[in-house]
Amino acid sequence: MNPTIHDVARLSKTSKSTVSRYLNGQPVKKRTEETLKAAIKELGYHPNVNARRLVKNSTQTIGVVVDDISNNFYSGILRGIEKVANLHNYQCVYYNGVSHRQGEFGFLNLAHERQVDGLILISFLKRSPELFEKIKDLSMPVALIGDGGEGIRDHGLLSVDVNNEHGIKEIVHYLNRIGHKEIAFIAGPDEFSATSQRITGYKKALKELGLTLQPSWIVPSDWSKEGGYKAMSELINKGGMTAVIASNDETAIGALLCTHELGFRVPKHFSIAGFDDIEVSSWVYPPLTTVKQPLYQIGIEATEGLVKKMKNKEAPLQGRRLIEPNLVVRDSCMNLL
Amino acid sequence: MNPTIHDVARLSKTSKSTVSRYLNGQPVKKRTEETLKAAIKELGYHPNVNARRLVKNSTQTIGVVVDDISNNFYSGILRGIEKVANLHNYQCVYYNGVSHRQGEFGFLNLAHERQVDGLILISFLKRSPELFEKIKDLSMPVALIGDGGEGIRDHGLLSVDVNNEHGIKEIVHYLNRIGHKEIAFIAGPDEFSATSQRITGYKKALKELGLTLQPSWIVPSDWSKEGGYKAMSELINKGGMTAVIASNDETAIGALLCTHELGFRVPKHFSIAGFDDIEVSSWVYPPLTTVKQPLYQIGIEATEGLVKKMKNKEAPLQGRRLIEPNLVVRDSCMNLL
DNA sequence: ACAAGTTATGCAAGCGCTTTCCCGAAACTT
DNA sequence: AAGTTTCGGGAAAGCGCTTGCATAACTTGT
Repeated sequence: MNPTIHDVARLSKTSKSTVSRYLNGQPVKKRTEETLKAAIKELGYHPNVNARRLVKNSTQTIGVVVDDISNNFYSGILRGIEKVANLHNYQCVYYNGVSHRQGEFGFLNLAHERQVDGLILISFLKRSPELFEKIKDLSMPVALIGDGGEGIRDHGLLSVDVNNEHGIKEIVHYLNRIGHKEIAFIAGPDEFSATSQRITGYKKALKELGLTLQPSWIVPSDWSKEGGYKAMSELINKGGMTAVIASNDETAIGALLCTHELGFRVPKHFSIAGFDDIEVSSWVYPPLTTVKQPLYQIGIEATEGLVKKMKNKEAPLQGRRLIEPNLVVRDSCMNLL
Repeated sequence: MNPTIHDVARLSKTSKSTVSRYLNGQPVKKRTEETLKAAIKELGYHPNVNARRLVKNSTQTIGVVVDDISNNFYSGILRGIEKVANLHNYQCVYYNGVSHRQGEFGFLNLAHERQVDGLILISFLKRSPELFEKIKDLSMPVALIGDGGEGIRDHGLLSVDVNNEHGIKEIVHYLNRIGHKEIAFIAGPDEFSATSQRITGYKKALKELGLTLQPSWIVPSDWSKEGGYKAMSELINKGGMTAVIASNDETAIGALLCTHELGFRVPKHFSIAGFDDIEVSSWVYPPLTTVKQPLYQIGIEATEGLVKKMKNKEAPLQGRRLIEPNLVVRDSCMNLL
């Protein structure tokens, strides 16, 4: 059996309370401190986490809900979360399920059965209002990653997302700086909040630059390589553009493929840019100019906010935090000047 | 405050003991069962995990030690582990650190400070004998993923790995079936146990097929794309082979790149095969013929073994388990017949 | 040197559950 | 119907820790 606090007290001829207080950083006499330290070392004592958690009424656990845990895209975020959680002596428990769809609230188990101290919900889909109700009922600190929905402020939650609008703007501006005026856009699926934000960014940037918006140059797609392929072939049929921005890298890679198969060259005939900066973006030919999503950073910030709230229930920090993505210039866009 | 077992007892006019027994599946009278069920429902009662864990003296936690948690290669394994762990109501806590190097035993914290019930060590590097000593001292169920080292059997551990030797044999045989007789091999770095196993598979397969082994056709590399590029250019200089097997997909993709850049075509001038079946293998041109590592399955099996041991300390299951990888034929190898 | 103030320490209760022990009720036996 | 066995349920102890309260041990000021 492992030594208990009682053993330490006996060996050091003090009491359990003193040992406990010493372990929790409360002041003790120099002499007692030394005796205690010696006793703890001799016994190889480590406080029992279960006992401690029982009295403190906390599991030291953060519940993390991910739409699709097998999607590698999320792993950067998860690493960020783990990092901060561990730093503050929390552990994470993952729940793989949809946190957005109507009536899909299986993740509430984490709160009731696992009794987590706080929750991080990751989903880039638009969230239902019902979700916010459920969250409020939990009366537990919750951080949202991805779409914060409308009710962030009203509901007193923390939400972290990437600044999609700004990210796309950066690419458009960059393309324009290197001489492009005819820029098309391959959008993502409607259910994602990022989709409309990125479209907005695209439109606003065109306006800022005084370029005319061709509605037919915004073609919807589905984040997939195949979708990108199809969208690109449509665009090539329409013709007229010198550059194409895809809503994510996978789509961009599909577009790349299509372009090549139709006998065109990138960036000679078409400049193509992506969004996300996934690992393979630098592997394809030509290496993709894209916008890096600071996923790790997003995970970090959400968790830091959550932890602060968990440690101090009165903490005020809330609201929407937008992380700035940054442009990664590689070789898939040609300088026309 | 949340309802406690005491509240349930009072509301149902029974005692804490009865409630507890009912919750733990022990027999109760039909009538009591109904009263209890009703009371539990009415109160929305959920047993407090901390209290339960305290008396059971178990954290219901598995410690998972990964060499490099940011390496996406591991995520399949981790998903398998999480899956089984959750199924059995365990949660995982990750430790990102080297579990192999001399003197690097930071992961022991998991055992002492976090008080995990069991440990899974993931590393494909060769393990030091010292590691096995440390593990034995823990007197805690431990499963190894990757190199099991020598002492598996002596130390009574469970070890799960992929059958590297067999995987490479399969490719060689496949290549031979489609007419290849001159097959070169790009090996991985020495520190990995898989490296020697794969080389062995390569050599044995050649022997089985009566092909002559050209020592200079085994060129060492470092798992990286750049390494693959370099190795391939060496091989092309030497010349004479019709096919090249790379020790992993990333290397194979580097080799692919090199081949193209030197003006050759795959699979026309060289057939190239990989190992792992990472996501991008099907994205490159031509899609890579490779051997799929059943990472998810590896995670599953290791965890199942561990859980069995944790639930029943007397469980005998131990030893080395080898999971069979399987050939994935795509377009990077040409049929010469 | 002594009262008053300050700080360190010990005692005991209690966190919410499981489990042993024992008793009373029900189910069997004859 | 009385005696024997079986079994469900209650009381209480205990898991290892924290913490409020009371007391003991030091400081400090005069």
